[in-house]
Amino acid sequence: MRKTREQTAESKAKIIETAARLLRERGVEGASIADVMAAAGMTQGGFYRHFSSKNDMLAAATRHAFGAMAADFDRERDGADAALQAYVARYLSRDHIEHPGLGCPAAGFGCDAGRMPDILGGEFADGAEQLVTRVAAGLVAQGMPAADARAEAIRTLAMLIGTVVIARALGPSPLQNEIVAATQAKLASD
Amino acid sequence: MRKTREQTAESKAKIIETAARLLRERGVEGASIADVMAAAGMTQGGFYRHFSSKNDMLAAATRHAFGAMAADFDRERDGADAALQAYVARYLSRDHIEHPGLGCPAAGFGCDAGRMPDILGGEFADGAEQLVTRVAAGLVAQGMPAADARAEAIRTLAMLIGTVVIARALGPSPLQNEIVAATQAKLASD
DNA sequence: TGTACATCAGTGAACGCGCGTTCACTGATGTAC
DNA sequence: TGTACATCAGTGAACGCGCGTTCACTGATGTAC
Repeated sequence: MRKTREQTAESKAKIIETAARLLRERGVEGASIADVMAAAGMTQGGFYRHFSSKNDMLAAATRHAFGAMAADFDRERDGADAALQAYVARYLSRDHIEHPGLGCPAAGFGCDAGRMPDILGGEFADGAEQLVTRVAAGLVAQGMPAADARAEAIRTLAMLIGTVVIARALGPSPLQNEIVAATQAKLASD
Repeated sequence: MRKTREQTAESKAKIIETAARLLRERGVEGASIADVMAAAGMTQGGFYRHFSSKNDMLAAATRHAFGAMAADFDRERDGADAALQAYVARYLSRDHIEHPGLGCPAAGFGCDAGRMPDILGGEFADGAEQLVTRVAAGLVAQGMPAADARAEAIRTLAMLIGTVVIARALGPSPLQNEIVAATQAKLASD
């Protein structure tokens, strides 16, 4: 049953990717080891060949999720301005609100993470820093003075996260539409 | 063992108040029926004299938590402007970030609520509406045109919620301070 | 290069535990007369 | 107002279940010579 080193690395990557999705869809408690392993095509017994504990997996999955968000940002090739506009549009899209699995980790399980800052705080710090830097670069490309960009980037990200958290909690409704539209009106016109 | 009608109502209110606190501190899965009942001074067996299910209790606790937030807002007697300023200051305070138990339900368990919109969506809609109305009144009192106030109130609330969600996920750190300061710089100067 | 053996990724079953929920019971309250 | 009885708030134990974690085992891979 032993696998090659390459296969082992692929297994671990598959588990992390699956965990990152289930974590955003179901939260920390909803992403059980058995569910993650089954969705990754394995049984739960093998889990501890890759991770020392569930918390260890949560940290790796959080890092992966933030990295994927930043990579999405960098995929835009038409400059920082276009990248920011695309990011905002995607963030506030119906697809992102209704399908958290590949979306923003902060909106997906930020509240859960707030209850275990010792486990996930470092990953959230690294991930937030990546996003703040990219959003700030987009704002500068839109003409904002560099001295103001970083604080404005933080406020932009906070507004996006808060908007999606409330929108998901409300579920489909006129108020949900109104809330998303209010944020779109501000951030899509900047 | 039977209690008077008044005592029964007091028991139920005590359970709801306790549940609302534990829910904000520990999230939906962390606020177990046994824990809530014990913290309310009872044993778990009596729970179903007051609620048909845990979800029933979660809805009541969510309603209570939003109601308490709105009541805090209304407690300010120096006008809508002062009430909004006090609300923002309290929302972004270290006390609120570090002690979610009596704080904002959206920041406390909004992510959890997003996974059960059928159960809590209505309560979040009612609660959000109460807060939007109050913040919008504050903005009008600060001189904002009434036509703009409601959308701006939504954005203000979203930014506050997002800021506190990230701040809690980060834990005490320079980046946490920077993020709270960025939002304070915007909302405290309005 | 070939061989013998140690390593270890993954399986499947088991563990103790806490969860939401149910239930028989107690005894004070509320009600019918 | 007094009495007899039904109601029901709360207790404490039990239930089946899923959780994170552990473990004996399998057999292909990696390594030492």
